[in-house]
Amino acid sequence: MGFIGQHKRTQGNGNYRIGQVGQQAVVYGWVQSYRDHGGVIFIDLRDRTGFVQLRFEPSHQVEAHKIANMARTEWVLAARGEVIARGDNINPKIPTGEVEILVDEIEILSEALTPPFEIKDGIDTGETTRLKYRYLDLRRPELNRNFVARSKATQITRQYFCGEHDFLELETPILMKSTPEGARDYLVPSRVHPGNFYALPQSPQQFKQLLMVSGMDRYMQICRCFRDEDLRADRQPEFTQIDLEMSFVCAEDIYEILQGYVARVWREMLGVELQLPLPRLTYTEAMDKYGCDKPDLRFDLPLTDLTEILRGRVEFRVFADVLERGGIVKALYLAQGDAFTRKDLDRTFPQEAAPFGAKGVAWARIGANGEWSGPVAKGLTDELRAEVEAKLGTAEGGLILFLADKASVVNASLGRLRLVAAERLGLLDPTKWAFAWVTDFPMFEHDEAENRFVAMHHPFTSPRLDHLDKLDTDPGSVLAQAYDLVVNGVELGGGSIRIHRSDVQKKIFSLIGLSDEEAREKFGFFLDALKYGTPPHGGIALGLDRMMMLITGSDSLRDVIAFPKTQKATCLMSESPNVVDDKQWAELHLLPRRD
RNA sequence: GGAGUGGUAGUUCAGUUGGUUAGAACGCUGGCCUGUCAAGCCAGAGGUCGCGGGUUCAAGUCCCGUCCGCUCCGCCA
Repeated sequence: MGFIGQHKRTQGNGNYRIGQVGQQAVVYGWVQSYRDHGGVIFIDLRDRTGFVQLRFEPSHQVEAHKIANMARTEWVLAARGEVIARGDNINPKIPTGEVEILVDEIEILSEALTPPFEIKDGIDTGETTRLKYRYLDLRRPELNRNFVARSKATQITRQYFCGEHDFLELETPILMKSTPEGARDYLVPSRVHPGNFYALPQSPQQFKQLLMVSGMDRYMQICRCFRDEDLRADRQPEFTQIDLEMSFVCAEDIYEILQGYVARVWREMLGVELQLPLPRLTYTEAMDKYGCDKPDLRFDLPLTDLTEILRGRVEFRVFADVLERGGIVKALYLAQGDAFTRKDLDRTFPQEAAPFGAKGVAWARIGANGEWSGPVAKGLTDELRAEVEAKLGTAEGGLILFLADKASVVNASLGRLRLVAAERLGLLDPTKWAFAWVTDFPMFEHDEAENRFVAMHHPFTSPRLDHLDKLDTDPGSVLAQAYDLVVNGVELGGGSIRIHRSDVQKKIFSLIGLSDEEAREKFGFFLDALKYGTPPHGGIALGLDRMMMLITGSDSLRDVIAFPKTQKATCLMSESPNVVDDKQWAELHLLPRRD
């Protein structure tokens, strides 16, 4: 029986306090640092709760002192001794700084190679190295605390939904059927069925709806989802959703229960009280006013559409050309115009807008006596200037940014400039939480490449009931019972009231260009199920990873996923994906393609 | 698929107009040191300049290609 069998850990290393002086302590952990003074040796021993200073006195225990002398950074030790006060030598910078453990017995449990980077906060080691040694990076407190928080958040989630609101936590398959709509599937070849593939779930959408048909009433799952699309700082190929579905509900019921949930999470995780109900705005309002369907509402800075004022009346070529071609002109008015330099106008703004297709950013400064300067100044008549001023509410010192292009370019570009300006003006307050529901999304958007309608949310989303008639006459104008929950410019989740009638479901499939045959083949089981007594139902899915990003203040999803992928969807630590041997190819009835 | 940016000791970086033996800090190793906690002092080890090709008397440096990390666009129902 070794040390571990004989001595049970008394508490986490970071929890020792002055009140425990005189008690016996058993500690386990990693060597954070050692300081050998020739006589006395100090070792800071770390675990996930923090670290405590161990003291080794040659006059107290020769053997322990001798062993301590060998220990190095990141070795794993066990030690036993008495908690003693540090007297005059307290360290006010650490929670355990008033005490130390005078060690009677020590055991080396594991030696360690020198790590490629130091295990402490605030390192600037590149991500390549940190991802390769992810298990070491995770030892660092600032990363470690994200996962302690994540565990707490999932616990709150289960308690709220299953413990207090009658949800059942149910599991759905990971190996499922590939569907044509939406993101690219990750495929898994079947050994038993040559040429056939499973798909990993993009989300368990159909299964959770089928659970409603099954009478489960309220479903919750913290589930892994997979999408084979290119990555971003806030997008990983596998990610975790808090997936929910409820029977006999309308959108209001879902808003109600979800805002109760986020209020609970923000209160318990951050001590922040959210004001309920959460504000709402429609998709159209969001696009018009902020150029974006997930606006950051911590600040206002609205966009203003000048198309109607300018149409047919403006001679300024840049605007006139765009308007003739059916484009729009929008403006972003910045009252604090002097916060932005000529370099911003010539360089920063155009560079920020360019990726979204903007060919330029026109501007005008409002000087003394209301005089305009800048490229747009001469392009507008006195009359037009006055109308624009009235619409924007300009004043001396103001700056107007104009963007003229097709609507999608104007909204994306000016929406981006709104954020750039807000950042410059210090309006992105990290302690402020601007939640909102974005509602009334269009049912369809037109896919120009394929020249067809595609479901904007997904094809199981119910149209607004008062728009059912328009499915035949004007599908482009049909609004869906779909909603997103946004926070500070982040899409935290989205959902909808679903179609529970098989005839409506069939109609939607046909509108997005799925023939009856295809619909049968891909979703036949689902259409059949809808015919056996389907309760009206709806749901939502929240991105757990994104929520943790917000709560922990992380810049990247990688900081809240224990073992994340790189931008090329590889794991630098395990080196996946990898080639497999010929036998595996053969078993799966596959041949490598030779081009 | 596209744009940008980076890649030099274990780590973070410097490296001039192409020119001697590629430097610094931290870390690491050894020694000294009984109150440190970013310990201190002394000594030392440590390099495929991402990879491949080219130009040149000479390439970390210039050119071409390529790989990888990150950010963004497209994509992500």
